[in-house]
Amino acid sequence: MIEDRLRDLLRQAYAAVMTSEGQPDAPSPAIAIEKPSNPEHGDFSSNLALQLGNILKANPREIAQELKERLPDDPVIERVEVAGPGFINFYLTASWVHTTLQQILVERKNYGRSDACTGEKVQVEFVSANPVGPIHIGNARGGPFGDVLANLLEAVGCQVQREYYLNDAPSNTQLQIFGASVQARYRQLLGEDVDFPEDGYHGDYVTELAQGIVDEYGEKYREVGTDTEGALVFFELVEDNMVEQLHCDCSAMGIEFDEWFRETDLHEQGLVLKQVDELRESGAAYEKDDAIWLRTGDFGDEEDRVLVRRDGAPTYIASDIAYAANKFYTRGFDRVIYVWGPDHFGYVPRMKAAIGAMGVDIDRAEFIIYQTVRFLEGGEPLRLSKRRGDIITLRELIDDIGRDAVRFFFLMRSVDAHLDFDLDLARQQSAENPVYYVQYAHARLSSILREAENVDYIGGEDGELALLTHPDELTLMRKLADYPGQVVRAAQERAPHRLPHFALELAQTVHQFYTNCRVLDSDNPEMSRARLKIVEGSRIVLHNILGLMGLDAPEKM
RNA sequence: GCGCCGGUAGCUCAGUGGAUUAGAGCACCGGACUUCGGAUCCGGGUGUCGGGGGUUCGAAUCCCUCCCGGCGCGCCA
Repeated sequence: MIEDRLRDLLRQAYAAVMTSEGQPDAPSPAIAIEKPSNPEHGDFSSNLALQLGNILKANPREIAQELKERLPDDPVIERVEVAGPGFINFYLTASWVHTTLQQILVERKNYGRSDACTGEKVQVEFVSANPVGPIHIGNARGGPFGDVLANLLEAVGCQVQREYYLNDAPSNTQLQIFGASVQARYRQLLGEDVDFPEDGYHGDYVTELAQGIVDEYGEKYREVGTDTEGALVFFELVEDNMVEQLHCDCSAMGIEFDEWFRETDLHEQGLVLKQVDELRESGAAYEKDDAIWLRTGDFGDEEDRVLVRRDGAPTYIASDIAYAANKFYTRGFDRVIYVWGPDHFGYVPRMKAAIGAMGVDIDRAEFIIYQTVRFLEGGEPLRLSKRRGDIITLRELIDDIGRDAVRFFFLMRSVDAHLDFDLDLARQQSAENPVYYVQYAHARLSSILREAENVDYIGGEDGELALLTHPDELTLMRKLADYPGQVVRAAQERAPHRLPHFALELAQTVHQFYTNCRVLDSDNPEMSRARLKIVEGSRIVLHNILGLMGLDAPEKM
C-alpha cells in the first residue's frame, strides 16, 4: 500500500536526521500516515514532526523541514510541503493511482484481501438464539454483524469458523417454558380448558406446532404430566422442527454456519462435570454451602460464582466453561469472539473470569455486545416480546424489504449504538434504499462493459492509463486505492459498519464519474479504452465490497 | 445503588488526537440529459458536537464531574 511506502520514506528520513544529530540508534516512533480531509493539504500527510516536537522539545516546523530535506527521492512523489504547525504533506503524481488500478485489474477478486492476520485461527460465535421460536427482528442483529465480521477476518488472512451454539440442554428454563407452552396449546386443541403458562410463549407458531403434534399423533400425548418432565417431552417433539427453522432463517439471511454446536453434547460426553472436577483439582473451584463455587472473584469478577447448585445441577456457567474449554483446548482456536445481545452484558465479566480461571489468557476471548434495536412503526416504538407473541419474525422482515436491505440496515450502524429501525421507512424506501444506490452503481458499470462488447472501435487493444487525468477519474481511482486499508481497519476494529459507509462513498464517486466522464465514445476510442479500465476496476471493487457484506452485486436491476 | 452503551443538523447516524469550511443519508426547495441505465448528477446547512472543568501546539475525540436516555446486575438461561 502507498501508505507503507510513504511511511518507509519518512522512516529513512528520520534515521538520516538522527544520524546527523549523532543519535543513529534513536528509536523510531510510530509514523502515522493519514489522508487529509482537505485535499489542499495533499494526498497524504504525516504529523511525525509534531510528535517529535513533543519528544525533543523542539520546533515542529523546523523538524518537519529537516525531514523533508532528507526524504529519499521517489517517482511517486510530485512534491512535499511543510504546512500548518508542522505537518508534512505529500502531493503525489497521478502515476500511483494508475499503478493501483493496474493492480486491481490483475488481482481482481483478491484485491482488498491481505495476510495482515497471518493465519490466526479464529472462531466467531453468533446468533445462538435459543431453539424456542423463529429468529425475530429483536435478536437478528448479531447475524449480519457476525457474518460480516467473519468475512472481514477471512479477508485479512485469518482462518475463520462460524459457529452457532444451541442451548438445547434440558436444564434451560426457556426450553421448559416453551415446552409447557406447546403442551398447553396441544391440550387446548384437544378441547381441554387448561391454563396457559404464566410466562409462556404466545406466538401463533406455538399453536401451529401443537397442531402438528395433533395431526401426527392425535391424543397420544394427552396424559403426559404437566411438570418439567412433561414440558421437556413436548420440547423434544418439536426440537428438530425448531432447529430446522433456525437453519432456514439463517440461510434466508444469507448466513451459513460451519458448525451448529449442541450444549447437550457437552453434557452427554460428561465434559461439564469433568471440567468442574478439573477446576476443583486446580484449586480454581471449591465447595461451600453444599454448592461448588468458581473463584471468578480472583479474575476480575465482582464475586465468586456458583458452578454446581446445591441440588447437584450444574449452572449455565459450568457448561459455558466446558464449551470454552472445547473451543480453546479441544479445537485449538487462537482467538474466540462471542457476539452477544445486550441482555448478556452482565455475563461478560464472569465469563472472562471463568476463562481466566481455567488457565486461558483472557485476551484470546473477545466479547462483543451489540446494543438494542428499536423498531418504529407509525412513529411509535414497538414493544416486542417473544413470550407475548407480538413478534415480527426475521422471515417476515426479509419478505417485506428484501434480504439485502435487511443486512444493510443492520450493518450500517456501529454495534455500540442503539439502532432505530423505522419499518415504515424501510418499506417505503425499498425502491430507493441506500443498498440500491450501491448496487445500482455496480449494475451501471456492468452495463457499460456489456455495451463495450458490442462496439467495433474498442478492438482488443489495451487502454492507456496515462490518459486518465480528469478530476473525477482521479477521485475515483484514489477511492479504489483506499479500499484495502478500509478492509484491514474494519477487521481490526471489529467494525463491519465501515463497509456500508465506504461502499456508499465509493458508489457516489462512481456515479459522479459516470455523469462527467463519457466512457464509450466512437470519436475517441483511445479514451474509451482507458476509461473502460476504470470502469472494470471500479466494478471489481464494488463487487468485492458487496461480497464482503454478503450482498448481491447485480449486473442488471 | 453499582456497571456498560449512547447523547453530533428537523429525523436517523458517521467521524474517537489533527489543520479557525464538523460530514452523510432521509426530508424540504431549486436546477441538469437528443449518445454508455434518471434507482443518476449539481446547488441550497445560523449545529451551545448534552452542560461544566481539565490535559495538549491542537479536543466531538483523552481525563474528571454533573445531567438525560437505553440496558444489565440470579444457586435463570
